[in-house]
This record gives sequence, structure tokens and C-alpha cells, in this order.
Amino acid sequence: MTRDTGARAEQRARTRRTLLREGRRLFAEHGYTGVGLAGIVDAAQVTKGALYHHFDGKADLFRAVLAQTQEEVGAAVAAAADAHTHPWDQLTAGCRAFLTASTAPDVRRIMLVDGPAVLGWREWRALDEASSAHHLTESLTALVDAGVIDPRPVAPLAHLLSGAMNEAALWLADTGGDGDLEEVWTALAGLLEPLRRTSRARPAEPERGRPSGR
Amino acid sequence: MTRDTGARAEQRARTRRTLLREGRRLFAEHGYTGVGLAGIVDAAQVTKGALYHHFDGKADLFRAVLAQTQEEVGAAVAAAADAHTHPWDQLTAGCRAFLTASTAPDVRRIMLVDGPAVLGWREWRALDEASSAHHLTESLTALVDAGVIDPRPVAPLAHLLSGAMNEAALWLADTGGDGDLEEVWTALAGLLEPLRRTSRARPAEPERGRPSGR
DNA sequence: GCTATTCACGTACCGTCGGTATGTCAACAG
DNA sequence: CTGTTGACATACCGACGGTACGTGAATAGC
Repeated sequence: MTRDTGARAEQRARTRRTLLREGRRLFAEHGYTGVGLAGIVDAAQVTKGALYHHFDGKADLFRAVLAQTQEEVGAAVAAAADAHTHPWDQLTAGCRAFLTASTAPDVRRIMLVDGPAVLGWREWRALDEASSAHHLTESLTALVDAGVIDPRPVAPLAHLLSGAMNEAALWLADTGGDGDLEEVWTALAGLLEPLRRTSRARPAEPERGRPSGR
Repeated sequence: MTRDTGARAEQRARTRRTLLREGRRLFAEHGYTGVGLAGIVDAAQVTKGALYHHFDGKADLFRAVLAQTQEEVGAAVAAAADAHTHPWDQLTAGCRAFLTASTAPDVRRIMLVDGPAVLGWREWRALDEASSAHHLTESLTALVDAGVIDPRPVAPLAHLLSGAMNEAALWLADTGGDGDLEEVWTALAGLLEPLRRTSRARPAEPERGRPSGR
């Protein structure tokens, strides 16, 4: 129908990308309330008219930035999980990828700190579910179906683990996260490992499925 | 030294209490950004001059409200834990008390949603640590010292569990939390129970220390 | 190829908000 | 009885998010 390669559509896409990029940068650096629309449109070399032409307001721009950020995290988690075939390895690899990805300063600030307050917890949760949290639910469901972990409601467990990793990412990002990531990962693995049926026979050896440990 | 029972000190205390009460009510109902200083001082029957005489600004009033809320939660957790003598029962009772206390709408909004965004995660974490989270750390340390759970770094584990319960409280408060609390509690107990050394002998019976279940 | 129309913004402006400077009047000290 | 302090009240300011309206280039229709 409508061509997307016209000069107008091209300019439109460029402006939108610039707004998203500068918005993300400034939101991550100063926080949502710490940056004004004037700062964003100045950095993007446009005016408020352009911003309100592309978005419904400041919160809507933030929503778009947050969605973009979460999609990147979700893609990283999915990529890490897809590198493995065994469901348990997919779970652990995904969790580890989520921890490392969420520790990035912009992800931390936009996704974990400002997100719930700006959009409200409900909408934030919905976006999180659509981007990365559903991987966790699906992974746990697959593990239950495969008989790797005992049957149990996966929804509450997924929420608990999601919250645990969110807080852990916040903590890692705050303390610097040099050697602490391994410490957090060991603690998280200590919570996950007992869920495996086979782990009861030999609780002293937490890692087996990972072929190349570091 | 200075008497606190004078007419002036009494009025001062009354005004401060009123500001805290109305601030907490409005912050809980509309969120931090959803309520203005005008609404707060109107509800408290004072003017902005009074508010700025008692607090350094809007954020400082919110900080006082948050500290008060967290102290209440911490007191509830401590009370629930002190009702037991065995360290493990103290842990589980404290966790359960935290879950129920944090599901309250005002606690949820002020402490879990707006808190980190308004004060920054670092200061929020410090307040949380001082009020309720330190109970978790101490409880885990006591369990390690008593040999109930295997020796391990308690700090990352405490952060993971704290984040898990925060997210769980958010979820419970959002879904209504009628029968879901038991579901969440079962899932949390399923994560905690394997930490016990004795639980390896009988992993099928998660609850023992609770004398009177609901 | 010429005109009408739409589109992607730019500009000017408004109400509201957090914050501040200053005034005021009662309470306490001496 | 008087000087001083303290607990506010009042008036005001700059900044911010949002809106109404204008504009010029790109596109569509004939």
C-alpha cells in the first residue's frame, strides 16, 4: 500500500530513531524525572512539536524506550538459551544472560528503577512478561513437562525467580559487579539446583549439564 | 534539656504527624508524581510554609513516609519471628509476615514501586536494609552458624530472597491476593526448604515448624 | 505540470508544579 | 514587661509538561 521508502517516511523514521536514542541515553543518565523534554529535543536537534508528533507525551516516549530495552534483554536471554538443547541448561543460561544484561546501567535505571514507577507496576509487568519474563515461565513449564523438576505451579515460582534476579541485577550494578556476579550466580544456582529431581541423589555437585565450565 | 511538652512543641509534633499521615495517604493513593504539595497541605490543613518548615521538600517528606512504612513492616516481621524460638521457624515466619505486610496497598505503592525511583535505588536499599532486610540477613546468618543450612555467603542469598519476596508481594497485591498467597508461599517454601540440611532426608514434607496452619 | 492536500514538524503560549524569600504572630526567656 | 525565637502563612518565581496553531515541503489527483 503505502511506500515506506519515500523521503517523508525516511525522515520520519530518522527523527523517531533519534528521539528514541537520545531519550534512552538521557533517561538512563539522569532518570525519568531528572530530564526534561527540552533536554531531549535539544539533544535530538528537533522541537517539542516533533516529539509530540511521534509520541503521546513524555511517558509514552519512555514507554517506547523501555519496550526497546526490554526487547534487547529478551533477545539476549533467548539467544543464550537457544545455545543449549537441554531444558535445564537453557534455564540456567537464560538466567545468567539476564543477570549480565540487566546489570548494564541503562537497563538497570530504565527497566528496573524507573519503569514500574513511571508506567505503573501493572503495565511494567505486562511489558516485562512480553519481552523476557515469558522465557522464564516457558522454561519452567518445559522442565515440569520433561519431568526434570517436580510438578508445581510455575507462575508463582517464575515471579519469585524474576524478582530475585531483578534485585540481584540492581545489587550487582550498584556494587560494581566485578567478582560479585559469580557470588550471586552461585547463590542463585543454590536455589535452582535443588529443584531438579536428580539433584537429590547428589546434592554436593551443583553443576553437571554445563559442558564447558569456566 | 529542652522540654517537649510545651504548647509550641506539641503543636509542632501535631503538624508533623498530620503531614506524615496525609502525605502517606495521598502518596499511597495517587503515587508520588500523582499528588502535588498543594493537595498534601490542603489535606493537612496547613500551607506549604509549614511543610517546608518540617521537611526539606517533597522528596524529603516522601522519605519520612517511606521510613515510617518500612519500620512498620520491619516491626511486623520482627514480631512474627520472635514468636518462634527455632531459627528456621523464625525465618519462615518472618518471610510470611513480610509477604502479608507488603501486600497492603500503601506499602506496595510507597515502598515497592515509588521508593526506588524517588530516592534512588541506593538510598532505598539502605532504608530497606535498616528496617526489614537486615532481619533476613541475620536470620540466614544464624541458620548458617547453627548448622541448619550449609555455610555459604549470606549477602547474595539475602538479596535474592528479598527481591523474590518484593516481587511476590507486588504480584499478590495486583492480582487481589485471595488464595494466591498460599500458592506463593508454597513456591517460596519450595525454594527455602532445600536449604535445610535435614530436608534432604525427607524432601516431600515442606512444613514442620508451623504449629497452627490456616 | 499544476494545484490541492496531507504530513512532519516548528513556534508561541498556558496552567501547574516544586521551591524560595519574606512577613507575621504567638510562645517562651529574661 | 520586653526582646527573641520559632512555627508557620503569603506572595512570588522559574521550570516543566502539554496544547493550539502555523508552515513549508512532499505527495496525490487531474
